Amino acid sequence: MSDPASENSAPSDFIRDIVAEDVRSGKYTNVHTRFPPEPNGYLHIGHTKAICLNFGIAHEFGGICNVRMDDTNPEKEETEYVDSIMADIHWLIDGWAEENLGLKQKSEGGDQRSEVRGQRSENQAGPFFASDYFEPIYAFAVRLVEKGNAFVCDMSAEQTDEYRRIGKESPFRNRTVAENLDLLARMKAGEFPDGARTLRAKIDMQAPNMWLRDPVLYRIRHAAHHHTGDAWCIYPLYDFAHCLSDYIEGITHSVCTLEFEVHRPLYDWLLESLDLPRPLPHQYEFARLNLTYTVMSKRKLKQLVDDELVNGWDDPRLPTISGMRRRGVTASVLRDFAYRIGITKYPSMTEVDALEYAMRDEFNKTALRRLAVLHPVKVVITNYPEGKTEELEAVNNPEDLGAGTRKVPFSRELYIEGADFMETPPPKYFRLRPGGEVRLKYAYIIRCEEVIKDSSGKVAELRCTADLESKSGGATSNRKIKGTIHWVSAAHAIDAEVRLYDRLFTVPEPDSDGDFKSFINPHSLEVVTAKCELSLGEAKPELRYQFERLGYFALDPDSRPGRLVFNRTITLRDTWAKEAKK
RNA sequence: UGCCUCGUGGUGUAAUGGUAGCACGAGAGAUUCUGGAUCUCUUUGUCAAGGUUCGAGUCCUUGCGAGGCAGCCA
Repeated sequence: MSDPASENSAPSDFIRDIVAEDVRSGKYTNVHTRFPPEPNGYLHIGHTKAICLNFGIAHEFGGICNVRMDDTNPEKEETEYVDSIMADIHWLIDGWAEENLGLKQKSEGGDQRSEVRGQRSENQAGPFFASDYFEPIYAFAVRLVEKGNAFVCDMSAEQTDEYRRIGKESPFRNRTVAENLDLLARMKAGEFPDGARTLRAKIDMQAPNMWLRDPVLYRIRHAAHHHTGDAWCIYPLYDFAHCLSDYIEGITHSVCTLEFEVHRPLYDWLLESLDLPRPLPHQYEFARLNLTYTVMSKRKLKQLVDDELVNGWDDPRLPTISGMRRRGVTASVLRDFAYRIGITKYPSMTEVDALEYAMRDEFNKTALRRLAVLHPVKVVITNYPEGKTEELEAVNNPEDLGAGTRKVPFSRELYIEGADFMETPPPKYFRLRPGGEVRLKYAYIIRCEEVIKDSSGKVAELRCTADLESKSGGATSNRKIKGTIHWVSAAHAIDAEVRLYDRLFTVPEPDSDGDFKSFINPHSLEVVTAKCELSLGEAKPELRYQFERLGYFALDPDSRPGRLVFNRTITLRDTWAKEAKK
């Protein structure tokens, strides 16, 4: 497999090239990355790309990747999201890079920077939080003011915007250091209402880069924070908190997505202006993942969840990590996919086929083959004795003979797939038809002798005869028969609820124009009661199953003893569907 | 509009001044007790125009196109 975990296929891209050069030149003695989600939603497959990049770099260069909640906006962040994010990350890196995971130590005290540098220990409690650094970040703000590099501004948000647009300096820009220090302290003490004042960097109101036009560093928000509670009423903004959090944790390579590119000069300016001991972290940007037939923004995903167009954040139709996990996608598939798509600065649109290929590629090698009929049609073998049962041998995985064999029961009455019989088939259809022959996998060749319909004209039962010498291994078993179909013995079948998932949207780019919700695929979920071979009664949630000729399936958490629920993770490639369309 | 970044087959990528390659998709065939898998073959590309060079996808200039930013969001 081309899982990045198998070292001989370590990926290469411009960011890894930079890291390799930095290591070679001795710019850094260690490699330390970070994955900094904001806990305001669930992680999705786009985050998978970032996680695999940051952990991949740490893994390949013998470094650490810290997980840090980027929680500087108390109004949007919740503890529920912290928990889901951590669960998703652990699941994704398990068996691959957990030894590179940097978590916060339990022990308190000591020098914050060295403690926080992410050495592995048994004392690890959980993720880092940017909000854990509010105290040192505030101290840095004071230092910036003392150096004359920041000032307290009394303008409104609207005024600030307007002045930045036209490049005009704030009238409060030249307050004395003493006055700024006093006002900042009083901001922190809660003397002013929300929005009354801000702390701003003093850079250059004429700068062509807007982010250098005296950007806001702190705002006043009398709001409870999910992690720090009521300890603060001023909160640092992303630009101020992020570079300092990176610095505090000893991050070397701070990798983020393209939209932060224009922020990089500010990132560098802040660290430089604080005159910090070297080495400093550096920021690099790559293009986020876009996938066809889905939406990726947290806002849109949340809308689908809130409007109940899907069943929660872990709905298997969603591109969330939890949704894909529930659907049956494995972490190794996601990692493999992340490796295949590469890392560039070009904002590309990846076809979902690449993801589906990664699934089929892995499941073909690992999934146990089973017989299950999704849309059953009754078949009676008229020349097969009533009451007789044979145990036929079936291979568990032709791609992995080590997976062994199993017995499947055969008897006079069977179910076959509705789609495997047609009264008046199109050309090149080589399944069952009136008077035609087909092979039952692992069993006999049968001929359809009679079609029995119900009052509505629907096929109710097929009466067939079997070539009793044609059993697999038998005298006439080598006869050339074009079609082989799957089946289940009616008397031995067990029922299962099977959820057949399809793409959530009908168009490749649902959020390109118009309302993305109008493109929702009305057939994205079909629930059927399937007839399954007996051995599926012992299905295990950690295993993947190929229902032969149909697709790959995984047990849903809704399963209970005696009540099986399967999700279709992905169909098999279906060249007949393509042919039939012609 | 300003600033930043990016343009390699249908899609995702590689080539670090020296034969434009890989994967996905698409098409054709072989094989098959899964119309799966496997195997073989085919198709299509350096945004444009100049320049530097023995030689340019790569370096320079200009143009065109696309994306991002212009929150007291991240």
